[in-house]
Amino acid sequence: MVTIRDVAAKAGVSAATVSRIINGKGQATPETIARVHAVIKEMGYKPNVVARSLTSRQSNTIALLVPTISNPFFPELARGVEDSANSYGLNIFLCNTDDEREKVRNYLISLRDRYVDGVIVNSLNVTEEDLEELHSHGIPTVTLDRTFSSHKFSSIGVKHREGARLATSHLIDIGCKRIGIIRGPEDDSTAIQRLWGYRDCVKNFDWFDQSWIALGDFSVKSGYLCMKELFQRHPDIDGVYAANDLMAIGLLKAAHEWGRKVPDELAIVGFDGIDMTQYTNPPISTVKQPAYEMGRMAIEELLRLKKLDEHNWYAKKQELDVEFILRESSMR
Amino acid sequence: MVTIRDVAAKAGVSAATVSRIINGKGQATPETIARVHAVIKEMGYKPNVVARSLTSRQSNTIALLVPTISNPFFPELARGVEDSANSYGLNIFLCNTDDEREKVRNYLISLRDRYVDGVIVNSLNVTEEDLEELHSHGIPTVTLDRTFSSHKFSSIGVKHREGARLATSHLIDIGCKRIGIIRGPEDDSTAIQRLWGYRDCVKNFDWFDQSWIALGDFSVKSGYLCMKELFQRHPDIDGVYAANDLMAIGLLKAAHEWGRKVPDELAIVGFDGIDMTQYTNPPISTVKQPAYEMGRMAIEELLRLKKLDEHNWYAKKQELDVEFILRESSMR
DNA sequence: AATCCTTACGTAACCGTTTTCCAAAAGCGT
DNA sequence: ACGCTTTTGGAAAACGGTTACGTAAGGATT
Repeated sequence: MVTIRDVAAKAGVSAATVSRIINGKGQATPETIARVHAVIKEMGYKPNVVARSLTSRQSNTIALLVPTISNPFFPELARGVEDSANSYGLNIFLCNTDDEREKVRNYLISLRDRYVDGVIVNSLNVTEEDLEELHSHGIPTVTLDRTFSSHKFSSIGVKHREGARLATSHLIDIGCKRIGIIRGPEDDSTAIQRLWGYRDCVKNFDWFDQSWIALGDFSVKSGYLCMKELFQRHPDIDGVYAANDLMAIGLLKAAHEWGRKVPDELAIVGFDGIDMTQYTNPPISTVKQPAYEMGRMAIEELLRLKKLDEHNWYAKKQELDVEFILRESSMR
Repeated sequence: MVTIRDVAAKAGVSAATVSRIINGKGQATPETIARVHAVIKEMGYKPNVVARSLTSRQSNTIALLVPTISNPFFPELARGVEDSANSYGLNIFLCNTDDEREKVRNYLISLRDRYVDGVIVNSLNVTEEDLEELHSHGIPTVTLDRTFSSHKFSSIGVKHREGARLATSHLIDIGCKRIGIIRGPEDDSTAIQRLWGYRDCVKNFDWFDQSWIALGDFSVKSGYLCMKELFQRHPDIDGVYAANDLMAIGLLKAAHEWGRKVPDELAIVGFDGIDMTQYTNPPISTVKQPAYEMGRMAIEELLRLKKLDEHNWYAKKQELDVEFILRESSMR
């Protein structure tokens, strides 16, 4: 391996000079610069990133924490992050947390130890203290779909509640009289907002009560099981809003097994806008989140913070619009 | 940050001694060991992983290259790798290559520079020279579903051809008279093997010729488009084997739009065994690959190589069985 | 000509480990 | 008590960079 000292020797300068030239710091005569660059090229020198990390406490890497890559929404998000990061020459560390506190902790520690340059968090079980801790080490963060009251943390979210309202009111508009919801986990703030959006639209109907709410966990299977539950409780149900697309897909299967025609006897709307919803039978109406765009923005925000001095960090809270996509599952 | 020297000072020994004790190398009196450990605990000392990497040329990290995490098969595989890696205290670096040579190259270089301890490759566009290069830097590799003739590289694969035969012969068994295939990309060896398996079963029928083969790219959309193509070419088609599940899902939609009843007028079988196939309407028969298990085995193999001296590396080529799963899409 | 500023670059310390080599201490046999 | 081997642990040099500081040379200013 060729080191900076090898280059220095061959170019007849000191290692410090080579370092400065590489990093464009301090001055040097045009001749020296040219000579050093020539030698670098000739010897095929490449700075050792690990050694660099040791002194600079940076790693050219940013981390993305997601709850699971098994839900296609997250890969889409990850691509946004990755493409954008690559365009800046940054590597990304994709971390699957399964929303388990233990895994989150481990990742966070390991990431800090590796001097990651920033962390994008889209995962439950990350506390304000965790972010605080990263900040105290000079590591900026951006949360996705998680906001903390503190003004210190940047976040990017979408209008979940509004999206849920779009979905639910659409069901009402097409004539559904009894609308259920398959909600997401209780400790998930996005799930809660999506539930609220639904509530906003149905709370004044006299048929509405808690029993129209089924508790899912965002998996296909839970959508399937919850739908069966709803059928049992309310044979007269004629519309369902699933708080994410995977559950909507499971739900579709349950409807089929239960012998309900979609959309005529049961209208369905999902949430997320994953690709698969176009290909189900029938295709599922959904509220599309700009996943890719969110990923892109997260990187931008991280870089904005990086440029600032740690003490001047001021958080930005951004909220993106969602888009309702009408498909057969709710066309009457 | 507390360093090894801080610990040394407080314990009244040298940094070298602390290092030796931590790593269990060389000897020390039980008292010294106990004292050092006590101080480590008291001060909350944790070795700096970056500094460690610099000297040891290791990083406690292994990388996994996959073509895309958007195909649910790969997340499943990734989980196997990750869970297993975690149980050994290893971090994993998940790399999305999109099967682009450029990205593969960049990742490989970046990974080598970061002293990854091993690389698991399940991606096209990785050449024998790439692996050779990693080996020359002491980095062991395991390929997944890619085998090179050289005996130097360990690999884990599944019996694609056999799986394709299972699928195709099943279609024949249930009475299909005209069976098409939606194959995968031409440069993908697994796609080729799966095609062969199909050919093995149909080549002797007099109806068979090239026109029963449609060229897909393993995406849902391509399954959809290819099926339309097949319908146009062969209105009498009554069975299709899709070389992966995503394409089978796309195909299902095409069948529906074309007004063909599945399975009665068109029987369908996929490949991979992704979860989603259980939830389509109808559920899709498939050939299940032990994705999780493959991931697990890849780590095991990597660790086996790590323990050996680089010069003693002898490759193992393992091939796992697939399992045919019968579902409604091909039940008559 | 003396003074001061700038520029260009070298020296050496540093980042936090590991590891090689070596010396002191301890154990052992006689 | 004396050599001889084995333990135990320290000093210092790696690993491959960055950077604070210093200095010599050259130019401008008075």
